[in-house]
Amino acid sequence: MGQELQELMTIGGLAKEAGVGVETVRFYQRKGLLRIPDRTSGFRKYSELDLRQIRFIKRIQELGFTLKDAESLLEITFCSPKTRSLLENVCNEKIVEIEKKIADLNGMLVELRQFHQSCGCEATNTFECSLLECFENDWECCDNSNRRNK
Amino acid sequence: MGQELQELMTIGGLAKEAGVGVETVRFYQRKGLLRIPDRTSGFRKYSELDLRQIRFIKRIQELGFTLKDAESLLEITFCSPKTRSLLENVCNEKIVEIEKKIADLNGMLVELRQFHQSCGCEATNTFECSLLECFENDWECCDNSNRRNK
DNA sequence: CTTTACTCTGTACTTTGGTACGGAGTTATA
DNA sequence: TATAACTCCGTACCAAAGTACAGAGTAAAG
Repeated sequence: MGQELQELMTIGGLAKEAGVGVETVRFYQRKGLLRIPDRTSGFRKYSELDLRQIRFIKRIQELGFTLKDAESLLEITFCSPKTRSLLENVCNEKIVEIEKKIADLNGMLVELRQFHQSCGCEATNTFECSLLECFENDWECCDNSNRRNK
Repeated sequence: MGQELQELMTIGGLAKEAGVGVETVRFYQRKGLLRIPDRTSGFRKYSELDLRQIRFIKRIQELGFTLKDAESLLEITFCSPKTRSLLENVCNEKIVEIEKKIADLNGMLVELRQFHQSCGCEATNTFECSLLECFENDWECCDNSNRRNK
């Protein structure tokens, strides 16, 4: 697999290809997320592997992982029977975490829609009501006027 | 509505009731999220309203909003015919934002489950595969052995 | 050979949401 | 009245994930 003729990139080229800033590449290197690159003269020279790795990191980040997570995933490097349970744990934790986030957001949507109906454009009442009261009464402060005798 | 006999809290009492730290209360005040409190002697005196407001902020935060969001909601304070269109905008923006977040998170879940199946505990292959390759092949590097002739 | 564009290093700064600390003043309880 | 417990203020610090900058060196194009 002729890797010898592979053309190496400078940090600027790599950054451009990966869609990140030059400083970000250096930052990842400081953090140990990228290997220490070879240097021709004083300049860092990066290979296709580094590019793939940055893309991996960015994707992993998009999936809601932190750089620390990315690091531990990159440390695994291979999924083999040996590392499988490790990978499984990382995955399961993230899945639970994301499911919880989704549930929370769905709860908020319900509340917001309620609020929108009661206090937003669809409300027909002409009196004022306090947002705090709305919040404390499950966003139903406006319509139930009969509740208002203290 | 006898508000005169209301007992006022010191910052420590308020913090305890609200389940936050004293420093957090001062921080919120600096940020303009709590009104400047009255003072007896040199000490801040807080009312029930401040407590309700902190609870509102914490709830709003739990639901994925920032302090800045909380601030803009608190600025509205009342929903009346006058502020209704304003409120409606805030609501609509938030609803769209949350719907997008949920969609993103669902996308992540799909990918994570795929990854979990291919490389996690449910994978049955015994050979090693590179995580980077998994990633680049939509997490399907392990099972499709026929794709492996370079 | 000069100019422009890039790269090097190290350090400092950014944002968000707080926490911690030092040294002073105050208030409540024994 | 002494002592503990609280409060005051300003400032510094934390993590995460970068971004910016100064002052120097280098490389490639005209």
